[in-house]
Amino acid sequence: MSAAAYLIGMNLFPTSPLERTTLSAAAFERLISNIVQGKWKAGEQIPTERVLCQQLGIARNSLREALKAMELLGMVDSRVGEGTFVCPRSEFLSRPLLWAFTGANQHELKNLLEARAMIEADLASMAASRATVPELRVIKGAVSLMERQIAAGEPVLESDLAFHQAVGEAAHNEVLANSALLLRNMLKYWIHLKLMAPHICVHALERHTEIYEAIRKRDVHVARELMQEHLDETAVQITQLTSGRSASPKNHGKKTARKRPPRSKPA
Amino acid sequence: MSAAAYLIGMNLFPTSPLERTTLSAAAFERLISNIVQGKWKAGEQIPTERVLCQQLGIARNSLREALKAMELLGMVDSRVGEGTFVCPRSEFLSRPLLWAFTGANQHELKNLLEARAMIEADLASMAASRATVPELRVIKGAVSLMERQIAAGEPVLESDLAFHQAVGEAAHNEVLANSALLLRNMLKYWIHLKLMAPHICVHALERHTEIYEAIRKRDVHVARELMQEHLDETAVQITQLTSGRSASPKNHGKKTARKRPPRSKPA
DNA sequence: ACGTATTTGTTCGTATGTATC
DNA sequence: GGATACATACGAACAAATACG
Repeated sequence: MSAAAYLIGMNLFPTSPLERTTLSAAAFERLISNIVQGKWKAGEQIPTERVLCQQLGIARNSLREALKAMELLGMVDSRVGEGTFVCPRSEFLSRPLLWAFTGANQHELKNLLEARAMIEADLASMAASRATVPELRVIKGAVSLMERQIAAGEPVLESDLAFHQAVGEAAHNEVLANSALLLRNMLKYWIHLKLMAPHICVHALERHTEIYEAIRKRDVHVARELMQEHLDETAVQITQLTSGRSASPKNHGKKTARKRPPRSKPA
Repeated sequence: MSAAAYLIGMNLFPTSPLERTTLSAAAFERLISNIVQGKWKAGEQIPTERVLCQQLGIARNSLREALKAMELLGMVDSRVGEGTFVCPRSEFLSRPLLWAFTGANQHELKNLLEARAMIEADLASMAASRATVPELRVIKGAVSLMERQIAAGEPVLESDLAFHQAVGEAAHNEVLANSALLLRNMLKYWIHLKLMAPHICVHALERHTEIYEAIRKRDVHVARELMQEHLDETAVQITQLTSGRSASPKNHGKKTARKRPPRSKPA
């Protein structure tokens, strides 16, 4: 069909109105179809920019516009000196939800906290009906770890987050679980602040234990209610914290575990 | 590095120097926040490329990569000789994902449908407790419009989506409402397919009416339950639809592609 | 440990087609 | 028609990060 001809640069035919888009848009669609059709699988490296633009018969700048859009969408990951690699599908399925959060600033902290409570309550109920035995063990492991850390007087932020993450994964819905993960990452700083108070830690641990029990007993309704209450409480605690101080956190947006460690850090 | 790390929590302050990642990713984030935060409204023209790249202190090609990504995602529309304009938010992500999902994959579609059902059920319950009288009127307006369109035999996709959007806005949580909007856009194609059957339209209208009534009566629980049921039904209808047909509404390119040149590959 | 080649990131200059007045 | 403003597109070049021998 004429998309190929068009991309090659042959304008022999009066361009059909359907295909008369920009070169980068056409390239974008072609590149995507390579992934969707399974020619380029997750984790694989795709041809280099110079090869690709030669194959498509377009300039490198035009190709890069398409490639950059795919990277922003979370479909591929480009690394200088290495190449461009296809991301797992779950990455770009949930990435767009991130744009719903980008507009949120500290003025919308309340909305973020509420959104987190809602989504994690959903996840808890789903986990109650779907968690496998190994997944239950992981959840319980996070609870136990937090217990030990409190006893030892260690910081509990990571085990707190690990609990919620384990529940999310047990819900077997990557889109929602990733959304919750992103929200937690955005709220990490405030969650950290909240957990500074020891009595709050203990209370959170109690809640986690109750939630775990509800999930283990497959009690969908109670699991949801408990998670909702727990995170509503958390929201109240955090808003109380911030009302006193002029919170202006730095960027604690951390990327979620890439296999590749950050090599060098520019100042 | 990918844009994820960046978008999370990095946009708290629109400081002048663009932070460290790729310049185009930084520009992308900055441009998006201009739209999401309402500085650039739908339909408006944004500054020209030359002005923008001067404001951001980057070259035109770098800016174009960001701008083009936004265009490919349906956030803005660039027209030669005229300028670049902001698209209505309902356009976000409604274009490219068509391509991404026509390649089947039931499992991921199921996750998206489920995520939508969960979040919109949350929104319905929130709307039941928070909707103002004018917002109730907007919801009812969407119901009435759908009713008239069915009677007239017109397509109902827009009024269907408008109903859900109105409920989302009445929930008074932008983060969740935007999430639902994005999910609906990603699923737009299938919602459209589903609504082709007349009896399904009528049934959907009945559901919408019930949901509206529950919200109007401030019945938080019933509103949630009804919305959940409605979207669970929708999910079933859509999965039935896709199981029967091998969706390929567009012609996917099938040009022969060369293998990339030999180069050692990571696992 | 070092140097070279490869690959993406970024910039500039320039030409072209289109829309508006 | 002419003038201006704008996006589209190409090509060349250098920088920076990484991989490979």
